[in-house]
Amino acid sequence: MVKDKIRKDIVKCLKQLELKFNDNFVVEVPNNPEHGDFSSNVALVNAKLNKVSPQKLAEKIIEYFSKKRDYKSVSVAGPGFINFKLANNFYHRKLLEINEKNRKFGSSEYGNKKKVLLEFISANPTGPLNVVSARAAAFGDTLCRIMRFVGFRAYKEFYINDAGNQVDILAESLELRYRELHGERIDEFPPEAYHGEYIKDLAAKLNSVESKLLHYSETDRLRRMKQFALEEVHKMQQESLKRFDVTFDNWMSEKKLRQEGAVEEVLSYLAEAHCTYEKDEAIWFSSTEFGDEKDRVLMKADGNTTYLVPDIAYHLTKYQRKFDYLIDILGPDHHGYVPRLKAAIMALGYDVNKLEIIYLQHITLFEGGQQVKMSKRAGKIVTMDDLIDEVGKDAARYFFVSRKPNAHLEFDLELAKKKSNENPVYYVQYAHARIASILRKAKKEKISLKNFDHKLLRKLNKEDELTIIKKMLELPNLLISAADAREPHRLANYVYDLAGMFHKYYAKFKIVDKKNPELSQSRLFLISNIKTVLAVCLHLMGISAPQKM
RNA sequence: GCGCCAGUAGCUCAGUUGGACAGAGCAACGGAUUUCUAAUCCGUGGGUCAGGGGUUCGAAUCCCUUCUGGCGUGCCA
Repeated sequence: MVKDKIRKDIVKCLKQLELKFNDNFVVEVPNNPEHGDFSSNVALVNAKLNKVSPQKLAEKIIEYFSKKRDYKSVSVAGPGFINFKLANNFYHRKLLEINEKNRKFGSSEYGNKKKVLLEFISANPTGPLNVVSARAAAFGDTLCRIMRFVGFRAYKEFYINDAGNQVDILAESLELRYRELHGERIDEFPPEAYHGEYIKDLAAKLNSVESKLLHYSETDRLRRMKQFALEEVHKMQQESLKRFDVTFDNWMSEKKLRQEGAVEEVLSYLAEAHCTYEKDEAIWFSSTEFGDEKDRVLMKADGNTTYLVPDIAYHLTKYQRKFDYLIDILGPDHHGYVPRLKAAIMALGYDVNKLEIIYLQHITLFEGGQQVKMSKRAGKIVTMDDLIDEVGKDAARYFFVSRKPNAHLEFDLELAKKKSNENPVYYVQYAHARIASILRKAKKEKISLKNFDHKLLRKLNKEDELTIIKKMLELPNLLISAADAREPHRLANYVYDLAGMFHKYYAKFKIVDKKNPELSQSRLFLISNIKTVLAVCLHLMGISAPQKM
């Protein structure tokens, strides 16, 4: 926002001075505040072009800016950087804009209503969601919220693998537990079966509704078992996600896709494209022609398709639904299969560049310095529900979204359970609650912002105050870059910084002071806007913004 | 072997897409509460940005290479 203004002013200046220039210079916020509010390398980048030294060029530019009202000072530093300081008055006007926009502050039309599909979690419907899914949930949902806020039409979709091998195993596992309830002794529970306690719960629930399934034929019985298990697990997963404040716009069922004949379609399309052949009684896809390491089997010798085929079919529906961007958020164990999926998309003539893959790295859980091993089949998992019970939704979401996607994440349950200040989410929420508390106090003291005179903004002349306004003004661009880079963790860092700036300000300055109502009003005006910005950020991360703590 | 991702303070991690002396939190140590919430603030110590080469005015960031770790490399999903 402010950067753009400065950039435009620089371009105006260069044109007026009739200088040659390249557009690739940057305007940025320097690390060191002594270097001004903003700095630009414009003179460094364009010195050669004009056959002068960077310093000389910079001086010319400075002269131009010295006459500009919005600028407090403009100077040259180092090898030829230009440092800009803007007038207090400029920031005060911007603060009024923030106030005006209120909860819309930070939003923009940047995305131009482009349609985006975000697919994430897509966990097998064979058990409760685990912490890996929780990370995906927090990440995908936050990214979606941010993208919508900056003007994309973003949709969330969950693909349910409710057909195929692992679902059969689920049904068989359920049957074994069901038999146990009817007095059968199962000596050896097969290792490939699902061992989790939830299967026993499902069996009990099923038995309480339908106790005579053992009299059915095997096919009927297993069909019923499968249907029941799928419905129940699906409900379980939805319930967990609801507790995590994650909702999906669409749930896509693999079974339904298959029923609609999508699998056969894919096979025939690929055949028409001359990309298939038969070998060893199986049908193969010549994916190596499209960059894959080796050819892949589409239909196995036993007549069943591999998981790849419905997955291709699913992705074709994404293309047919005319999205501008397709984003798949996957676990690291899936990166081996993406080349073959992309190969199929190419083979079928779709634009593979539209499909973007984000890999979320694994999570290592620690409990008291000990690593917690997870294994779904062995039933030893820490579920998303466990996590919400133990550390709470807010902390969990913050934690997951504060790390960049392609980095491993270490999660110490012991630490997170402590609810101490080691958990950064409290730090941010506390800033919000603290401001709410001050506003309550002000009300008691009969200091109100109702008839706030904008001239009082002059009183916000402390460096700390101007710095906070500057920080707030970064939000719109920050959200755009977070959306563009698909890196919602930038927002988590941002809001943490902003909260810290407020805490420091609070410790240093008295805000509500009966003896000085005008100063109090101006500071209240500032912090109430900080509160709004904190709330906007927290909301985008799906975290509550408490009035009291 | 090949492919993908990562390697930044004792620990967990940032670093705004190539900018100025590399930053937080935790842990360690020392301070601050007659107060608008101490879930806070202030201060001290802590670094060969895994190693080496290259690109240029300028590299934690880009290229090459070596090392280390994770994952992948099924007619499993």
